[in-house]
Amino acid sequence: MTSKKTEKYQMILEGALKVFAEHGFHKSQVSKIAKAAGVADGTIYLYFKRKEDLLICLFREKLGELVQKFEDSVRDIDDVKEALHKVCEIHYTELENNVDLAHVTQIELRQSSMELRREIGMAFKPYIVLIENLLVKGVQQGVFKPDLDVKLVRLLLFGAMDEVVTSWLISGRKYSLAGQVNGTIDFFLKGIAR
Amino acid sequence: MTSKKTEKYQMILEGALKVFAEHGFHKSQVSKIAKAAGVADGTIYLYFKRKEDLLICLFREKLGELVQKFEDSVRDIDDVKEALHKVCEIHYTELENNVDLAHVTQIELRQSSMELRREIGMAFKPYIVLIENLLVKGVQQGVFKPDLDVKLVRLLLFGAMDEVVTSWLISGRKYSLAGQVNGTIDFFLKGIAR
Amino acid sequence: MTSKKTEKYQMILEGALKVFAEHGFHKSQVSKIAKAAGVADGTIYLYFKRKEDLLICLFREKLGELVQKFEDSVRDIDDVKEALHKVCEIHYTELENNVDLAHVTQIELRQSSMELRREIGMAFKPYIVLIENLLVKGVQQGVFKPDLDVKLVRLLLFGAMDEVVTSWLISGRKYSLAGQVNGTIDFFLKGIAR
Amino acid sequence: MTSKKTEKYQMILEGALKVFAEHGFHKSQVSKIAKAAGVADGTIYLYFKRKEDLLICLFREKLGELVQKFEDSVRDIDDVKEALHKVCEIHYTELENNVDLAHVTQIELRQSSMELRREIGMAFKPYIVLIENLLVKGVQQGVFKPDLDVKLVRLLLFGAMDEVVTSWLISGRKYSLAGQVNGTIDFFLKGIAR
DNA sequence: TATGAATGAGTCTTCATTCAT
DNA sequence: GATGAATGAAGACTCATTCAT
Repeated sequence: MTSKKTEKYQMILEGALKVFAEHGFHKSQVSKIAKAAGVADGTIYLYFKRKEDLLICLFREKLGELVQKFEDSVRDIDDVKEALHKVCEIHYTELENNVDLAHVTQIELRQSSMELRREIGMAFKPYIVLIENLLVKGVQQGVFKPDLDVKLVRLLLFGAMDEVVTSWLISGRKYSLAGQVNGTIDFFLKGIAR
Repeated sequence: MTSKKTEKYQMILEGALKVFAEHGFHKSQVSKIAKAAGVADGTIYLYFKRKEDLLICLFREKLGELVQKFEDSVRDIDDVKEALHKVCEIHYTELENNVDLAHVTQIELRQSSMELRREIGMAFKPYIVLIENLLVKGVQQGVFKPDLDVKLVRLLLFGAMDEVVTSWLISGRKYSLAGQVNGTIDFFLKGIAR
Repeated sequence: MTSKKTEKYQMILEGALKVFAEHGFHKSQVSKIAKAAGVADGTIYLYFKRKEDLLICLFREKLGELVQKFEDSVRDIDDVKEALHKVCEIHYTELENNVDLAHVTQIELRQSSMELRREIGMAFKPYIVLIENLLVKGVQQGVFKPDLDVKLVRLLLFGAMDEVVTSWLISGRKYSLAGQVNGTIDFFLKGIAR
Repeated sequence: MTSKKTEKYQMILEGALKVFAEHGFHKSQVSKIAKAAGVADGTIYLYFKRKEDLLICLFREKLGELVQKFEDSVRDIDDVKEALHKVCEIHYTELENNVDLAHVTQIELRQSSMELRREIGMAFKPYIVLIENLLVKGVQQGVFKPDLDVKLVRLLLFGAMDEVVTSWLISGRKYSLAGQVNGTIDFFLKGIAR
């Protein structure tokens, strides 16, 4: 029962991911998603209240999985620098290996109302918090500057990585995203001043 | 003569800026923009081919002005660190003092097709290049690391600032954006490692 | 099953026939046709791609029925003169008894692009061919002149009848159309010379 | 003064003829006609009340010239058969030599409301009457059947010729229209029966 | 008279959502 | 639960017509 219900639910989300990634949110008709998911149009409304919910849920689901991966990877790493490196590596490789998801997170998710943007901000929160915790831990360990403005720097870190991914995507993915990890982390840790 | 022809054009762009900022691109009816601009619906189509053109032109126009300001400000500053500080300061203060524009650049402009995203990327280019030139200059002066990956770092800088602005906007502008300049630049220059 | 799917299709065509006949193609709003057909505006687009398709399909459907009647009537008549008389009789009586259809065929169908005119020409073809076959048969039987230019005369026959119907319609249908059959056929067969 | 006024008036009608012939009435924007005529959009409204008036006046003007030609040609011909031949010859050759006009009379003029169709019917009247007079004259001379239904036959004649022209036009003018005169007149005079 | 920028009413078409089966 | 035919609100865009210059 539950599994069957979950089954269609997942099929619809997979369909939405494909269609959103290819056409963008506003140009993705519900009927197209239904076809991609192999269900009837109306069926979608048994699992999702509105079209926008598809985006939100897709995002929560996928981001949840990602955050889980981040947490799993970092949990057993005591060295915060190494942990930060791992976070960036996962951030880049996961999206590089899942272009559809990258499209949705970098392009489609932004195509939404202020209201939805707030929703999205909320869902990103755990990831931002994870970064923040790393920063705090680093400060406590004396590895990071003691006067670090963690609230600001967590944004700077996330924004920097985010832009790298978006730029890579828009450029047509002509280079390796994973190849940017070292450069990114080096910048984070040491800045640009000699 | 010229001013008169330009007059309506500007009025329409101003109207579009207001309406886009308040409602977002997709929920902004052309008729609402016309009303805000004080012209008839049809008049808009004498100056712009499609609704989307409003967004593109608005963006080009405003971004052009911004880039001009950046260039003017930086031109006579020899100290690249100071120049970078100035760039960040302008980036934050300009958007803080022009919330409507901030809304459009941070939220609405992203609400567009891949195609338009590419357009936008093109228009951001001069700004990115300006940052890149600063980086190169700094490397040459020996102020920045000699092995700096300027192509990567310019993205990191831009992305970091961009995220700070967006986050400030989404949070409801509860704190001073200009107040983040020092922290941001400090991060850029020195990184986070102790 | 089939009947149900066809049902709405037919209802829409009937609605279109009524509205086109009353207001003409260009002044017939789709919403008015929908109301006349007892369906929602959008429903029309489940069965027809564009408004113009309504005209084309209506025409094909109705003309097809007419041509069928012509063929059925003539099939068992060996005397070509009698057959020609029958054709003219059906031509006049069918349109006299179906004023809405007459409006559409004589007035609205002509209100269309060159492109559509060609479509219409194609659909009239079977009728023109039927007349041509009668002429050929008559020549073979020695009932019609041996040197008859059938390609030309079939047009002359059709054009003559067509004009009579249009004139009758435009005049306000003040006389009997069926009453013109004998005069028409007499003209066809014997000409006007003493 | 008058000549100058007439000059623009004529230029506009010429422009309208060209544009209507090329694009058809409904797809001919007033601005396009203005450009073709070399005047401003508004100028057209100094000479014509509505767009539809362009069609009506164009039609009256051109048809008036044609009817004049018919009358001039027929005036001095006593032999009604010869006169009828002349009428058909002019009908075909004039339109064959003036394809734009042919387009307008055969295609565009029909693209109009019932109301306009009536107008057109009125303007055709002199031509129809001219044919009728020939028929009456022929009957009086004993050249045509004494019991000829002139009201009906004038329609049959006009309709037949009209269809030949339209068919020639739609077919792409692949054969000579003037070459159909003899066949047409033969049909009119002698009918098709052996 | 002539202009052409401005107007704004008018309409086709799309597509998210519903609901009878 | 599942379907998909039906709905109808919504809105971008066109273009005949006007009128200030």
